[in-house]
Amino acid sequence: MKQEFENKIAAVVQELFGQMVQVELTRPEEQFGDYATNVALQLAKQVGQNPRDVAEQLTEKLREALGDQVSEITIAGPGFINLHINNSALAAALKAEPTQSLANKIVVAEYSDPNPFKVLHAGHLYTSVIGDAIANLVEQAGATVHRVNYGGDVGLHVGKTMWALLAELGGENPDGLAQIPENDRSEWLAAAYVKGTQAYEEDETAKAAIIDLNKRVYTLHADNDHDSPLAQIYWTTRQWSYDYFDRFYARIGSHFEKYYPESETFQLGLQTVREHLADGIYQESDGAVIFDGDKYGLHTRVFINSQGLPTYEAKEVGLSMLKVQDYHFDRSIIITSNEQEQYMRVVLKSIEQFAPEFANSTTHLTHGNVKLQGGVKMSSRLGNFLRAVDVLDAASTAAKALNDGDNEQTVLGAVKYAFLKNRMGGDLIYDPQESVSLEGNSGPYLQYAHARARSILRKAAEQGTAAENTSAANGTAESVWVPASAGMTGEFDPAERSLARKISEYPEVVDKATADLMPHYIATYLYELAQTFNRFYEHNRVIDDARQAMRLHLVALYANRLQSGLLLLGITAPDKM
RNA sequence: GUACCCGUAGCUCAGCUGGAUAGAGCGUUGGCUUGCGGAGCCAAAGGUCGUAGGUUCGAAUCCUAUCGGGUACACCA
Repeated sequence: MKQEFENKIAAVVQELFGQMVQVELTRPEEQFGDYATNVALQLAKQVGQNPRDVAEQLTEKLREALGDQVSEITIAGPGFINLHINNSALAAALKAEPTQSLANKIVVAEYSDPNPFKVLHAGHLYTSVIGDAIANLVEQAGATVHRVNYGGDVGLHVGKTMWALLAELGGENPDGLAQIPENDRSEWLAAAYVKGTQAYEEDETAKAAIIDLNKRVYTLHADNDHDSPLAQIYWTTRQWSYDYFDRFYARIGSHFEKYYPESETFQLGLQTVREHLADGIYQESDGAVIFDGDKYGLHTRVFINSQGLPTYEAKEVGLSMLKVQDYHFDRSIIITSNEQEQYMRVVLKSIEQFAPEFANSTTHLTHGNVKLQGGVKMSSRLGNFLRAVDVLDAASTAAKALNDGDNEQTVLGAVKYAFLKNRMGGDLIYDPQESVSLEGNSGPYLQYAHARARSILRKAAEQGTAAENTSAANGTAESVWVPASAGMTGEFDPAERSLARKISEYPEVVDKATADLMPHYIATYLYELAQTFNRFYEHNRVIDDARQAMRLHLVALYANRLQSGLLLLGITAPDKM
């Protein structure tokens, strides 16, 4: 309907003023109407007339053009045109679904990107939560989404870890691994990485040994060596890391269909970069292979180091080529910390030189760091940083203290919502107490709001007076339908209309969040929706009221939209809490 | 030094493709109350939108400068 109105308004503008304009209807404050446009203000200058006069002329035509769906068109302020839709149009709008704007598109979403042998820190949790939400948005718009993950199982950090592991095991002694209890494995590896990093910086002998081990790990991949003592240690501990990741993703509800290890991308990366030495895209410099980003206002980076080993840059090139081969995608979305922004621009610029279609279809989104309220920036290199489990534990502890219980779904909902309600980009200050609070703008508040609405519907069902299809027990985002029967022809009383108006914004909000890849729009909307409902509910009885049928429909629609929105954010909406 | 990100109420944040009195939550103060889950609702106080210019009929939003915070800048990932 919104789209239809926009097109009709644009046509009227064309007819009256001969101007091509992109009309975007916005949702004004309720007192002004249901939709608003500022075309008259924009047009005023172009046609050399007073904005209110322009609005007058448009309004007159629009009354015919928009037909009987619009009950009233008013001009307000400097020249805004406000549309009031009639109740049956509003009732129809309640059934509108988000646009399938990405139907038949193939999208690859890469995010999370933890490195084997290292610990999962708060940033991984943040990226995973954001990535899931963005992937969900793209998927609901009709795209086939491939959620993939990427991480460094080769590289200097592996050399550092191996060095420390050998020290712990007393040499290349894989049998010693059996001594490490299963529950301690990931911690043990993380500690080895920190120890190796320190040695690398402080001890020249160790540094040389680490550099050598790094090379040997590459060789081990090249030779497909699974038998030598070092190989046994490497493959076993790498698997420990993957097991640890799997447990973590299962806990937070993330699912990846593929994990690209760098060991599988570096050959293609090396090959691709070397191929483009001849055409000058990459160049040799001081024994290394670089891309001269300065030419493009970026900075220069090393892709292959002077020992002939690929750096992260070449591996990223390889990954990019692999994704193209594997998925033939229409669009690729990569989500990382903002520390990688400039680096990624250099890599993408270099790829653009030989594969422009790839660079053009790739979007790199970045987010800031997670900090605890009053906390410190984390650094995985030094070992004093906020781990993913620290965040979850903090939420769990706060939940116990505040709500006398730490239901896992509530804790996850709290953390995810706290991460997703802010526009991504800047750093995020995470306050565990606030996030688990059942009051205010929090995940648990919304989960509770949903449970409460379900409770009303349950009670009505028990009395045999339920609206049709009020349960979304299957928990899918599709279960938002309510038949346009029984009282939904649109005789809303004022309080009902306010609620209906807010509910009807859902598809527009989802469309905008999808178009901009900004899940926080959903979070903001859901909170406003819940507030609107609570205001309605405070003063309007549902069950045993003369208007029960209509109101139950609204409650059902509200609960379904709330649930769908939460699911898009990766947050569960239980029927009871 | 160069580039990018951020600076909105005491705190945490929306609002940013320029538009109607700058909005929430927390906190503070006051009110509603045996309720279909009050984990709610109503109201008040609280803002030179970092600062200074500029563009515009109109700027939190665009441009420039500047201050403050963060990040990245050759063989780490």
